[in-house]
Amino acid sequence: MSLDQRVEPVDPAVRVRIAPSPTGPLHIGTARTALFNYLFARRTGGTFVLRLEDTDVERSTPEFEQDILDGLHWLGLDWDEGPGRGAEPDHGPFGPYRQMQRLARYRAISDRLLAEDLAYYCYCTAAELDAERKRLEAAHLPPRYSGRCAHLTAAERAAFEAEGRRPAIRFRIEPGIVAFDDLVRGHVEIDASALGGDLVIVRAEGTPLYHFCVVVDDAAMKISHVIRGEDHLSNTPKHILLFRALGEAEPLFAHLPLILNPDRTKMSKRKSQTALDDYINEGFIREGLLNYLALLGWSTGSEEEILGLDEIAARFSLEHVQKAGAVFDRERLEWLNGQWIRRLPPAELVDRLRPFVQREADAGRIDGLPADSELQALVPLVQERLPVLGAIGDLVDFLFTDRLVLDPAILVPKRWDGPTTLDGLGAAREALFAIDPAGFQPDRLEEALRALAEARGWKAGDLFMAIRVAVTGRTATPPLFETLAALGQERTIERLDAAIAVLGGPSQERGGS
RNA sequence: GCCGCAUUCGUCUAGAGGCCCAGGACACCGCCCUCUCAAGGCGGAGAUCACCGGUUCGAAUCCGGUAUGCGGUACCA
Repeated sequence: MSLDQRVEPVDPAVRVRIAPSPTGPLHIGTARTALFNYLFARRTGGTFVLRLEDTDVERSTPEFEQDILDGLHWLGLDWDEGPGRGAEPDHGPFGPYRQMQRLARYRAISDRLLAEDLAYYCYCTAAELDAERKRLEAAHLPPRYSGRCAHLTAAERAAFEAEGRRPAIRFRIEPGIVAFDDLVRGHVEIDASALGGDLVIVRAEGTPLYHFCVVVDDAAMKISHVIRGEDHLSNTPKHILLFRALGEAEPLFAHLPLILNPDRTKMSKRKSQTALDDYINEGFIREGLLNYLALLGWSTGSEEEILGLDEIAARFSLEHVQKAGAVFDRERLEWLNGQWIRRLPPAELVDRLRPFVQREADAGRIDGLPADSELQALVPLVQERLPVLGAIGDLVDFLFTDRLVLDPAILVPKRWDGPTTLDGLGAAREALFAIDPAGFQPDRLEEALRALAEARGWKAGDLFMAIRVAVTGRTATPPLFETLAALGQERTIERLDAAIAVLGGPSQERGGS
């Protein structure tokens, strides 16, 4: 088996990172970017770093941070270096891994840029900048900072200070073409004059900004490959200019295609379900999610598609990353998720189903919690019927409730009428009642009911459907005889009696005639 | 507006000049299996490879232009 000649060779010097912002719950797009970084690290024998970009103090919260860390861990995308989860300490030689804990470093570097005149203090207020931008837009010119503060004298600065103005720090964007070779998109050139003028790297209030921190940290953490979403492609020249100003080697860049809403715009909370938690709560499992996400914007280059994390890592290559955005297709996710649920060992499936069964109980949809052994016994009946774990309720709730609600409208099979149904259920009741309790097993039940249908000239399917609805309240259920056996003889008889009553039939004494 | 990137079935994709009047998967339709629902099997429909030119004996694949879409353009990340 010859490996693709173009895959990246094993290179322990590879260092990649995922750098989420704790301003919201873990986003499916962040999860995918994390996955691709993780895969690249695994494939090359490199290091996967996690860094929290929490400089947007207004919107960042410890809860979101926790959610992101937990989500990545849940997916199995554990990081070699980065913050610890919960009480765990940070690990790795390049910490701290939260940007708000790295302020001293940003401060030192912005001071240096200031001293080298690669950056300068800007006293413009938000209102002034806004007015300037509006004027340019009105004149159909691209918004760009005028450079008003680019060459202030000491006296001018003192005057602004005297007014009580606090300065932001701007990085000088020098004219010229910035070019780089993106590992996914090839050669890219952007004219620095299109970058909007000198870039604010530190707020007036003193905290550093994203474009600055990302470069300082990627340099400090020796990141070799920046693998991120395409939405950062246009920002890359700013980063490259910053790397150069810092005297640091630029990393290699790889911009991944965006995950899209159905209308082909960038996937957003407004138009799609973006929080990983929401998928977890529906009962998507990590294997399915990982497999699906890996195939969104990447392929093996062959027709293989159902692959586990290790198999994906063994095949991963940036060469096969797609250039165009990919619409998030929930149907395909569900299919893949079902594939992986079917592959789970029974005991494992029971473990994963537990929280979802618990939820049915919490919601009052079932009256008691089935034991593991009971759940395990149901696995053969439900395993291939679960696109998501959350579907377990609809499949088995009727087994664990004492208050079955019967809809008379579906109690009568399509080809039958009321009297026939009544007749059928009554006859079935007698036949099932006659079975020895010890023999209340699928094979025996099927035998008895088929014999009954034959004797009465009914189509077996019609009889079975009448019993199914009477006993489960549903028209779609796991196989009937296994279901009746799981329910037990006594409850089966009770439910048949209840259905007969609903249809207006004679109420029968317990024990029957 | 300006800058950048992209464009193969509805969707995810294979495809690196002849193997392609384009293959697989999801979804859809039909048949089989079948006690329902699933799962599974088999089959079908579905893409003039965005468009126009060029290079070439030959182009989905190379080149140029056009169109459309998306992304970026913050003292957000």
